[in-house]
Amino acid sequence: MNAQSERLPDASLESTFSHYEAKFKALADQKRLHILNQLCRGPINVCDLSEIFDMPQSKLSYHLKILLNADLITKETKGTWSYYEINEKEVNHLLSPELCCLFRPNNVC
Amino acid sequence: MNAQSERLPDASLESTFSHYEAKFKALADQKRLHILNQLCRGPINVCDLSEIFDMPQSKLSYHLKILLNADLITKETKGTWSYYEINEKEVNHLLSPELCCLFRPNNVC
DNA sequence: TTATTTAATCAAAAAATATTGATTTAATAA
DNA sequence: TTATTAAATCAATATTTTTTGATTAAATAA
Repeated sequence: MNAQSERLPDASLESTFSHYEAKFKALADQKRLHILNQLCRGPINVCDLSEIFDMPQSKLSYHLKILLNADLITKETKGTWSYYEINEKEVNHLLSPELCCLFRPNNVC
Repeated sequence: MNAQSERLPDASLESTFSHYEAKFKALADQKRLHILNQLCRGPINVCDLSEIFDMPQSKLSYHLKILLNADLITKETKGTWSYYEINEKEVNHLLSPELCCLFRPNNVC
């Protein structure tokens, strides 16, 4: 009997867990969940988000970067503006259908 | 037009996000994901986990408490031993079916 | 050109989490 | 009873994450 018959190879499990750690860390914050919820209403720039959430711009950029690095949102720059959008595919892959609904207010769930 | 026609009531959203923040915080750690994965092989006590992960007992108790508070696992005490188990229902409610598989190695996915 | 606007980045401080080793509590065994 | 074992808790430290306000860079407007 070898180790592999008892469990999956450790190296691959480690990298899988480290991958999801980053995703869950990005989700592990009220503000960022709120931002995600807002983002799924449609693309929006940092300025507008800053007004909606009454948050300094640097703070928003910080949190948006975390969501972006986790690939939970995407960014498209047009001129001086950067529009952020939810990455539905990634969110769907990660969360249960019930939970995904939190980030799809336009859909009936 | 009133505020409610534009979005869900804020108070309820806030408490929803704060609820999930706690869940995702518990998931946002490699060690805890690893522990969850181990737990879904069946109930296990702190001592055995300590050996498997080569981790001090106090550290494991700390992380188990976080998972327990997030209701992602359950605890049953028999004499001096405490057996921890995964809370499949809660995990299923939270995560996508693909992801849940990571925490159900006995099932074919 | 110069001014203005958007948004990223930076460094310092503050706050939250995690780790460590020791102590405590409670159950069991001798 | 005393000794042993399992596991929770504690206080101190270390580490990570978040916040703040200022600066920077890049695009546009005057």
